[in-house]
Amino acid sequence: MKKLDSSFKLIKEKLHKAGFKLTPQRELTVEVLLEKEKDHLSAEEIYLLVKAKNTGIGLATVYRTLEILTELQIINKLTFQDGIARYDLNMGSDKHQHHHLLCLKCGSIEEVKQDMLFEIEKEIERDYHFLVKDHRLTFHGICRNCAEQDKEEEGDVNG
Amino acid sequence: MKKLDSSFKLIKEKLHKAGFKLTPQRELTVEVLLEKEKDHLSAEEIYLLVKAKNTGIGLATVYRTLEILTELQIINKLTFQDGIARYDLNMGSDKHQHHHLLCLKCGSIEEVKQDMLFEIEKEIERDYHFLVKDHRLTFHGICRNCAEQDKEEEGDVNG
DNA sequence: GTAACTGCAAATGGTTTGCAAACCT
DNA sequence: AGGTTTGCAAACCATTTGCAGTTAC
Repeated sequence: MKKLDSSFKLIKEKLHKAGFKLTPQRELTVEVLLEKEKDHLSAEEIYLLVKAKNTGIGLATVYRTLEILTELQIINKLTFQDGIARYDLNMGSDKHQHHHLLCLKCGSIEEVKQDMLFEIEKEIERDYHFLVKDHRLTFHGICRNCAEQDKEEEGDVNG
Repeated sequence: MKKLDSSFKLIKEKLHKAGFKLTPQRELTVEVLLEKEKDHLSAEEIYLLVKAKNTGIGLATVYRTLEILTELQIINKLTFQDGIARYDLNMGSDKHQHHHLLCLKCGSIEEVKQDMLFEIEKEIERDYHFLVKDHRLTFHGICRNCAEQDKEEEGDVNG
């Protein structure tokens, strides 16, 4: 809980400094985001999780909170191919976005922490005269789990 | 027009082979996509352009046509951060997606033809046991035009 | 001739907005 | 106390769907 606590404090400070009030709804939303850091939740999912914490909250409030948090760069708003916005804590590196692995079978989203794009960004800046501020990189493919399952199924068919 | 003609023929063949009828609406939609190859049009924009060709067409038909073309991998459906689907001809390389440069000022979308990600994909497959099929890479930043405009404006202020 | 296709209008689903009541500070 | 925030319901907007009439093959 140590790490969560300090992140929590940091985020609350950021909100406060930017002149926003610390309402229970906002605190709970941040809490959920911290608890499910790896899950790339949609607004709806966050809404349900906050509600499950025995507190009433409106979906609109969740959207409004997420908008604020995005503005303050506390979270990133991501849109994968289904067009639904998903949110992603932006702790630590205020710099560039990490990458994502989107499984075409089960829809899971895994994170790739390394950046890997420094060289390519330099190329882009040089060759296209485009000043890179950030990037979004998603690989589409088959995750480890699904690949293993596929193998098992093949086995079933043949055996 | 030579290149467009042959692309057009190729696409019509693909449709035909897959058992789809060649209706005027579909032909015109493909025509628009070929003419505006660089523009990353939305469904609505395609709809308006087809209608402008003096033919009536329904928005639903455009969507349905785009769905078919996406299925047949003739076009790619792309979703940038605004959540609106945009479409992109997939001529030549049925392989991996090229990259995009999205300008944060003017919203323009430029293409990067080179792939640049072979090495990184290999790393991903090795380190994450994730079988990469495709990727989406978008750089967010300031395009050449906007950067130049910014400089001019600075000049105005100071002079 | 007939299954596929079209166009309209209505439905859907994620997101936004208006407004009166409730709440931080 | 006063501006901010909330929650509901209605509005919005891109996209999808149902269905009766039309068309490509």
